[in-house]
Amino acid sequence: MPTVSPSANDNPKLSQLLDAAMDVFLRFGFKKTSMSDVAEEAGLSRQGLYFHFDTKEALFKATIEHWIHSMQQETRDAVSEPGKSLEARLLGAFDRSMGRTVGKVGAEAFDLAEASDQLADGIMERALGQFHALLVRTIDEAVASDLSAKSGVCTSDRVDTLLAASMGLKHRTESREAFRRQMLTVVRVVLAPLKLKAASKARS
Amino acid sequence: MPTVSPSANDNPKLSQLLDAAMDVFLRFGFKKTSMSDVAEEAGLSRQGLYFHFDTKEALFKATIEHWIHSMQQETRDAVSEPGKSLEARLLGAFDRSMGRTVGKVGAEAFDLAEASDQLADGIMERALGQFHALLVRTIDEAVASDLSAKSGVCTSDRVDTLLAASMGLKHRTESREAFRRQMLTVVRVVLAPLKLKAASKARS
DNA sequence: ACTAGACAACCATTACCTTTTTTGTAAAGT
DNA sequence: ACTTTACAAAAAAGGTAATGGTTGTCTAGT
Repeated sequence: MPTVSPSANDNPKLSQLLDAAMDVFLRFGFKKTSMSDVAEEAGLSRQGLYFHFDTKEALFKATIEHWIHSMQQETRDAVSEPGKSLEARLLGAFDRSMGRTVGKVGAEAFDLAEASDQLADGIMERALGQFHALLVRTIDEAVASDLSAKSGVCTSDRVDTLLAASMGLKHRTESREAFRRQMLTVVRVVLAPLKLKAASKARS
Repeated sequence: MPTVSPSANDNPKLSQLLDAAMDVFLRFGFKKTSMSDVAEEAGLSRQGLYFHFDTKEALFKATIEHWIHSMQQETRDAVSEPGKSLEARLLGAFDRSMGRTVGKVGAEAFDLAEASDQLADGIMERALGQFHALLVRTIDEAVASDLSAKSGVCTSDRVDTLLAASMGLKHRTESREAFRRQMLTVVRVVLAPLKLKAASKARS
């Protein structure tokens, strides 16, 4: 009767397990991934995996939740990385959210969205909303004045644009490097009319 | 031995036929669309269809080419519509290119990109490149000065962003109306730092 | 410039059966 | 906190054969 780890990433071993599981789920999708596949990738036996999770559904739910939570953690970190420009921090956030899976998603993984919606109850929508809010806050905090203020564009609109473009690029770029490169252009375009508060510039 | 109409949309009847064909291809994809399906949608017999096109491949190729050409015609028209603002003209161009298929694409139509690449020899890439160039020209012609010029953002970068965002929205919007609404935000964000030449504003 | 009917060849779908894989449980060991 | 072996039940995969749909051609008609 394994405790279905309520809060996820306290345990580093469990965290590694769920990272491995996500890799496999991204390659094969939910249906075509077997418990043996995940066990092998994670470097433990199938029964060792069942020790942690009673069912494939429970494993998947925990995997998705851990994936979302670690993504949110990483994007929060990226967004507030000290000594970096707003541009670099936003780029880091997109690289660790949308760019995270570029080149890792297999052709048979089309059922992942459906499965995660069904098994993890709309977690994606919520995460997206929170990501949106985080980006708005981040930009607003860094902006001193908006050279295009009179045009009626608000930060939320800017974030909408960033998100739409990142999703477009996610589908059409073949490598994470290409995604990052093209996303940099997008971020620059969207941030261009903003006058930022005095802060240290990027050095990376 | 039907002449595989070299230049497409001279004939209005043929144009209608190819429009109907595209609707069916978008619903069912290339493989799952039968010649009967197209004939029925176009309102003629299957043999009448064979009178125009020897093979399904030839029909598909002509359909894609006609679709691309009419799209380019419409976008060119939209982009130079007199009396409308740059914003409205760009929005019109995106509505008639990317927005054109929103809500019309069926789940089984995933093979269309592959088929058109294979049978129409990279026509999509070329069309995309030309669309990019058209947008750059359109924006450059309407711009008097760029308030964010010092940021190193050029018009091509702006167009990259518009295209990336339009592709992101294309996948995530359920109606053409929603696409247009969200694309309007994107266009506003991207054009915000531009100071336009004196011209009549939109009234629509 | 088409329609109607018929036709062989081919392709896709279905049904059915057999074999393999996978799930989830359990026991015993380290 | 695992591993290995074992096992029943369920699901998926593989093989095969019949069935139905689709393609492309032909002929005859309007």
